[in-house]
Order: sequence, then C-alpha cells, then structure tokens
Amino acid sequence: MTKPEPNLAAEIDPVRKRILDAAVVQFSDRGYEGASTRAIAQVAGAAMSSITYQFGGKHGLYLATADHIGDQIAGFMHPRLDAARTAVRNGTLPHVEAVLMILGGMAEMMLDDRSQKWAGFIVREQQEPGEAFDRLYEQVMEPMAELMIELIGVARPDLSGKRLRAIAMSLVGQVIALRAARAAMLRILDIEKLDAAERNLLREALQANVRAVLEMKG
Amino acid sequence: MTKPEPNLAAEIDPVRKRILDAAVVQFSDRGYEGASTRAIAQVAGAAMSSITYQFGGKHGLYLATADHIGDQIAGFMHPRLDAARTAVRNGTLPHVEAVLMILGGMAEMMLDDRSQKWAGFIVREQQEPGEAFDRLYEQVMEPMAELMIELIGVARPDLSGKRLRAIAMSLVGQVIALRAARAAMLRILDIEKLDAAERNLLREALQANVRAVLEMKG
DNA sequence: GTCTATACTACGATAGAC
DNA sequence: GTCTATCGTAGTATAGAC
Repeated sequence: MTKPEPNLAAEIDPVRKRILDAAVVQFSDRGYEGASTRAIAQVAGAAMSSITYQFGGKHGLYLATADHIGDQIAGFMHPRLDAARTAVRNGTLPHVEAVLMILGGMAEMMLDDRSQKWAGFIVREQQEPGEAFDRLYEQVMEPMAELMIELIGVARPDLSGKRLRAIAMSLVGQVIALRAARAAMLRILDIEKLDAAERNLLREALQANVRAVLEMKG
Repeated sequence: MTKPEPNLAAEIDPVRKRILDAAVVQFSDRGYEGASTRAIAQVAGAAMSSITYQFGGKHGLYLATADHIGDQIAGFMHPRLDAARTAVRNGTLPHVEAVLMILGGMAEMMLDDRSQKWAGFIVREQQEPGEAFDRLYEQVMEPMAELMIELIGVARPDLSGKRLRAIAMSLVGQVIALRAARAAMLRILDIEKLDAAERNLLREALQANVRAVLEMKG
C-alpha cells in the first residue's frame, strides 16, 4: 500500500455523482430555467464552479442528468425486458403474459416513491423535447416500446403497422398516467397517499384492462 | 351616444386577458420559477407593474392562470358532459356509448394543437400539486371523473368502490397520455407531427380498448 | 389603470488561489 | 479537482408620474 489512502466518502460518493443526484431533484421540481446551479451545488455540498469543471455549465449538467435518470430506469427495466424476451423465445411464456410482465414492471416503477424524483424531468421534456429527451428515448423508452409492439402484434394478429402502434401506445398510456397524472389519480381514488392496497388495486386494474384488450376477439 | 367611445382593441382584448394568455404559455413552457413576469408583460404588450396591479404579484397571476386554463377546458368539456348525462337519463344513449362520448371529447381536446399551450402547466401541477391544482381539479377534472365513474359503474356492475375507480383511472390514463407523453407517442408512431390520419387512428385505438374493457364478461 | 424608473436580490460564468 | 471571490445580467417588487 504505497499509494495514499483515498478519501473514502469521496470515493463512495464522488462530487460528480452528488451533483447529478441533486440535479435530478432540482431540474425535476423547478424545470431547467427554474433550477439554479447555486442550489444544486449547495445540496450536493460542492462549489458552484465544480459544475462548470465537471459538466461544462448548466446545459451540460442538464444532459448528463438525463443520462443519469436513464441509467436508473434502465437498471430496473432492462433485466425485465431481457427476461420477457428470453422466456417468450424459449416458448415458456405466452405473449400476453410477457406484455403483462413488462407493463407490470413499468407500473411497479411508476407507483414506487423513488420515481417521483425524476418524473418531473421527463414530463417536462415530453412537452418540449430536446436533446435530453432523445437520449432518454433511445436509452430506455425505445427498447421497451419496440419489444411491446412485437409482443402485442403476436397476441393480436389482426393488428399491424400504425394501428398496432396506436393500440400499444394506448396500453402504455395507462401506465404512464400513474406518474404523469399522479395528483388527479390520488383525487379519483380519494386518498392522500398511495399505500400497498391501492398499488395492488391499480396493478390489477391495469392487468384486467390489458387482458381485455389482448384477449379480445379481433 | 353621449358616452366616450372606448378603445376598441382594449375593450376586445383588455390588458388583463392579454396578460393571462401570455402567462399560460410562459408558465407552461418554463414553469413557475422559470417564467419571468418581465417576459409575460412584454409578450402581453403591458407594463410589468400591471401584473402587480391586476393580480397582486407573480403568485396571484399563477393562480389566475390556472382559472383561465380551467375556463377554456370547461368551455369545451362541460357541454359534452351535460349532453352525455342528459341522453343517458333520457334513455337515448347506452352507458358505454356515453363513456366513449366523454373520453372521445377529452381525446379530441388532447389531440388538438391548442391544448399544447396549457398542457405543460397541468403536468407540472400534477407532479407537485398546489392551490392551482385544487382549482383545476374542482373546476374541470372532478365533474368529468365522477360522471365517468357513475357511467362505468352501470356498464360494469361487477365493479364498485375503489376497484371501479381504479379501472376508471386506467381508462382515462390512455387519454391523458396523449398529451402528457406526447413526445414518446410521436416516436412510437414514427411521425414528426400529428395529422388527421393519426388522430383518427389514436381515437379508434382508444375506442376499441375502452369497448373491450366495458363490454368484457365480468 | 397603466406607465417609467429604480431598489434590491439572485442568477450563470469565470478568474485565480491552493 | 475543488475552492472563494467577483463580474455582468436578469429577476420581482415598488414608488410615483400621468
């Protein structure tokens, strides 16, 4: 051990990561213009100028934040996509069940408290998409959407092309709304906060609706 | 005609309304903190201090903007809700068709270019709801949701209570996502911009899915 | 009721010490 | 690589003329 002992705290949670974690929350809550690099640096316990050094400025930090969010979503979803794809190709999982597995995983994420951190970032980018949206779409949304479309196309051979894609969008929309319309959802369910019972209810409703659509007589 | 002729342009489009129209776009695009009263006043062709005079400050303007958006949505949706309610009570419209009429009206609004102006405002409020969300919910979302729940409850007598509400939320979610996840939707459909053909496709997909759920054997 | 002018605070970026 | 100090700009609010 001739090398000097590194600062452990910094090693485990380096400035770059602390800044990104703070940026996710600030950009999500206040938007690009509303979030301040001062506040982000302060929450991260770093100097404002570290943002310039690490990311080249506010805009660079914003793009890096999109990638950071994408990493978190991909870390959860990609294993599930791979499992569904593999099981279907092995013939051990019916196509409808694979769709339910993917949408169920997505719903689990949308219903989890941890997705609140980044939800604001994504819904803002959906309204006025820029380079940050491109990165998020390619990293996490596209692989999910294309697999879903493939599976639904087998379950519903009466559909193809844009009709198939429109049906897929509609089904995924039910899951997206669990986050994007969270406040309205809570009011409709007449609750203050989601607990396990309501999470199950929403997952069951989603499952029932998706089955009704996919097992429908074309 | 002894009274002095009023300024016609100001009468038709008074400062207050011009400020509100500008505020909808600015708050929608940049969020509360990101939108500046300077920019709003400039777009409205008014002095910044008119905002203080008319609305008491930035926060007051924000709340008035929520009401202004609510007025526009209510102007479109309330006649449709009334028509659906009346026709169902007269027995001239089946419950399932009434649900489709309401969701179809909502989809028409979400797919119309004009709803882009205020969509950002609402999705932001959904993520971090405040007084502005309360006003929007009570003015336009609640009447729509409660009528939908009543109608779905008749079409699907096997459902009640929170199960019924969860199914209703899931169905409405398909429509909400047409705006809230607009950028992803365009990518999934592989288009740059919605035209009449895709609007119809999305409306048909919605209709088919809702029918599959409501006409399902409980 | 609407304007101009101004006070005060907070923003992003950067220079330079360590 | 991270810090402190500082520059120029843009934010909200308000006072006071008309």
